[in-house]
Amino acid sequence: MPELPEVETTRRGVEPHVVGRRIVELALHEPRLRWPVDRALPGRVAGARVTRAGRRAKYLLFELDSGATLMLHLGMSGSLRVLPADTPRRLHDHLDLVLDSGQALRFNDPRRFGSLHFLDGDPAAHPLLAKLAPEPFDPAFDADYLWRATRGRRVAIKQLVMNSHVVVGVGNIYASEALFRARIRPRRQARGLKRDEVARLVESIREVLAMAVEVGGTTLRDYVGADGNPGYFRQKLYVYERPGEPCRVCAQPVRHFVQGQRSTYWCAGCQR
DNA sequence: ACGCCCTCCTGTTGGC
DNA sequence: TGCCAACAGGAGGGCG
Repeated sequence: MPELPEVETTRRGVEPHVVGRRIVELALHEPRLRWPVDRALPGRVAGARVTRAGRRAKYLLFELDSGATLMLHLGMSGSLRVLPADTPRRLHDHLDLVLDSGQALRFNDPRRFGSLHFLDGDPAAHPLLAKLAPEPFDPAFDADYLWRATRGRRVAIKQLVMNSHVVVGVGNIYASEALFRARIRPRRQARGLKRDEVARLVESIREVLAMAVEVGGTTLRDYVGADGNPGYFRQKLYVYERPGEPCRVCAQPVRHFVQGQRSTYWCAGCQR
């Protein structure tokens, strides 16, 4: 999926087109997403004005003047584009948020792992959001915090940083990339990390996510931003999806293995 | 609480 | 060429 940089790029891309606009209609073509979309949802949002386009973890949050919030997750293969509302639908276009500007936010998601929820009341109280860890750019996510979060944990550090109860927004690409930058082997037990390694990892996570946001995220297959353009961070990846290719730092071949049913990439020369 | 495994779904790729 | 297994950016849920 879209990880934090891709979701944030999408948020920034749609924001100027959606904030201040009234929702003419939510056309739901395919309610069978990660969770079945409430059939009554379109009726609840029609006519409302969008006051804010926010993000929490990998969820997009469209706040409405009714006080409610429309929550969209892009899943593994989803994208959200701004298009003229009369643009012909393509395969896997599941919903259109039609705006009074004549444009629409169109959600496309081949694998249908995305989701759409209507939140009445405080979004932070929703079960899917309530237990989420701090954002990586939140000052609360610092070396002290990750130090405490790693103590006593036998799980591999790569799996730990992908755990949304530890920190949000870090998915499979950026977990490998952050560990490379922090010079830490992905299979290390979290509890075995030294204090300075934990501090490096916090900085690496922040750095790699920030750099990816700057260039519109990473496009491997499906992902495009709100304008339909891919993200360009793929060119900056050190290890992800580069098995056997020379490490950009030490020239040793990049290694690959499967960890918790997810591909992990790393460099034996650079990472300890 | 923790760690591991499975699941949802479609599309693409690589091996035989 | 066809067939089939493996794998793909997420993450909730169930189990021991």
